[in-house]
Amino acid sequence: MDTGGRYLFDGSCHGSMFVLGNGSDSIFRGSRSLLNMEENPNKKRAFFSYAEEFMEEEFYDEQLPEKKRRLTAEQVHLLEKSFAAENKLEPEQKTELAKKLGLQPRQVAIWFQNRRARWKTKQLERDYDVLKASYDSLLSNYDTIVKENEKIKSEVVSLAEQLKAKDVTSMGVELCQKMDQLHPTKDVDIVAVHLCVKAEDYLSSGSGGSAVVDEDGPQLVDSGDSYFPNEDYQIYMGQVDGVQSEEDDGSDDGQSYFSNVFAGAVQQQEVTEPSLGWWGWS
DNA sequence: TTGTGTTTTATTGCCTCC
DNA sequence: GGAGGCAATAAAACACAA
Repeated sequence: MDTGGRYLFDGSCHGSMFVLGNGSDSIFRGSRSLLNMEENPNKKRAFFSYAEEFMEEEFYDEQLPEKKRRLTAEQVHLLEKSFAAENKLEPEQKTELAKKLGLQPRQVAIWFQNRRARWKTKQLERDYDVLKASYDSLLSNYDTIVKENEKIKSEVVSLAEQLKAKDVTSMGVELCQKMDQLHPTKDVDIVAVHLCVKAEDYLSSGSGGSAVVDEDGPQLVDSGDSYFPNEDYQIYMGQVDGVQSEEDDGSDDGQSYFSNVFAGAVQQQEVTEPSLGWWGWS
């Protein structure tokens, strides 16, 4: 039990508000109307309406036993004004305000305490609203990004399909033929071989980023970290092998060097300086 | 009029600070 | 150890629908 005179109604004050333990609203309705209604049609009356009344002992004698009453609009207005200026009161301010309002200093302190509690609750609600708005915004952005990501994924799959449909090997052959026509020297051919090897490395390393497509059709292998694993590589190498087998049976002599280079590059990843003997064409 | 939910006023117990 | 703040709570006052 807290002592030290902090309690408002300790029996020493004439203004003591006798809260009757088991009193219910209905029990007091009658007496309240008798006490208050005639002089206060608004049904709201301060415990101490005015400072003058506070000073009149007769006032309390007439009111006893009393219930707690709400503060008047004026009192609340002044209290709100003070609270807006400063949400905690210095003891002197409290005493002064209490005098001005005709209240016990303790009542003023309690009012401020309760007011701070209400303010805190409201502040929590405001903070919640701000956080919720922020969360909703982030969620919306996230959804947009997810949709965009899905769209890009499907585009990648579509492009991979198209790429699969094309005969990459024949494209390479065309390229090398063009190089041959434009620069029919060995040095330039070596450069062409380098280019082809580079292109193959690029495909096999997955640095271009692509969806994985198997024999049956487009298929994403994982959630999106990489769209260019080994299966892709094998699709293209299968096509190269096919060319090589064609070459083996002598059906296409002109392009044999290309497939050799391609196959050789696969088998000898460490090759950096192709020699004339290596590609079997001089 | 009454039941019920909300708001306001006040108490209690605990904690911190000086 | 007293003063004062806060959280939790009680209870009165009030609002309002049925």
